[in-house]
Amino acid sequence: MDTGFDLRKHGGVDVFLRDCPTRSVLELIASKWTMLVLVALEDRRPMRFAELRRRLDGVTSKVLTQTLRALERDGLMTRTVYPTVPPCVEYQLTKMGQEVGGLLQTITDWSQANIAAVQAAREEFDERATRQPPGVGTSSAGGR
Amino acid sequence: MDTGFDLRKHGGVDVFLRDCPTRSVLELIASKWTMLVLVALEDRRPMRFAELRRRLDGVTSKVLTQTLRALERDGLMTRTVYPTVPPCVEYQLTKMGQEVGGLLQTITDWSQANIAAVQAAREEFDERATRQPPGVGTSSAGGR
DNA sequence: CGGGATCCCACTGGATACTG
DNA sequence: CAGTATCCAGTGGGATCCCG
Repeated sequence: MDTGFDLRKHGGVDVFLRDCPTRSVLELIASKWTMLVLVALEDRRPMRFAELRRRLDGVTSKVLTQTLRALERDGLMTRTVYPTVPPCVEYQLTKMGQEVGGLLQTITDWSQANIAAVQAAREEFDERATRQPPGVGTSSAGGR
Repeated sequence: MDTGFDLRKHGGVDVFLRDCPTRSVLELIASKWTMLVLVALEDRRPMRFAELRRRLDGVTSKVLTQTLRALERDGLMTRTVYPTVPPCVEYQLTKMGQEVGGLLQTITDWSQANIAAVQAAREEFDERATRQPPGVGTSSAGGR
């Protein structure tokens, strides 16, 4: 979809701007399964459809297909069909895809390393919220 | 929300597993505005609500509030209220938040640097799709 | 200024069944 | 095996108005 945003008329891109196309990349990543697909494919070895579906625990084939199509469309991944029977389709990251995949893996790594602290923060937050319904004592600070 | 997943009963976390709590971190990031908030706050300087709203072009105050609350709950951000009049509220990343923010900034940087290539890939993909409705010639490969 | 309260809808994505 | 086709519920998130 063309949003009518022309790079050359701006001389620069800013992901914070409303109609900047860079936003679309973020929204792609923001899709629930994209990150996992990219990380799963991050080593160069191509993967087949069923293989990916097993790896991404809980994904349905419909949603996986959508995710893969979106990634292919953006040039992050290639889809290769071997006309055998039964069919065999391989997915593999492009160079761009590998770059993004590598960056995203740092996120999943962080997530796995810090999940305990995050959960602790959640529990404390929730408990604090239930004890002090709303009102005073939010987290006020003294004079400024 | 406790999903019933106990870290100690697993001896490890795997973001690919269905009920692994690390998934919740990814889903937080997968929220449309989270990434931008984290990147915007990535330098240590605290920001005020209205300041953030202006920076994140297009966000509504309701959604921004939701996003900020989620980040605070997960311990990535602090919210400090100065009981002045009119009120002044400052948001600032915690150490954890700065870590994630730094990682996410590499994503937005990549996005800004490669958006042209992505757009080109999209146009080619779409054109190819409209010329060959569906059927043969997807991208088949020879023998294996 | 910094939200909370409401209304509401498009779209995501899950479940299920079917096919080349 | 690798999808496509339907159906459908949930909700993310936008618009609008209001309040302390």
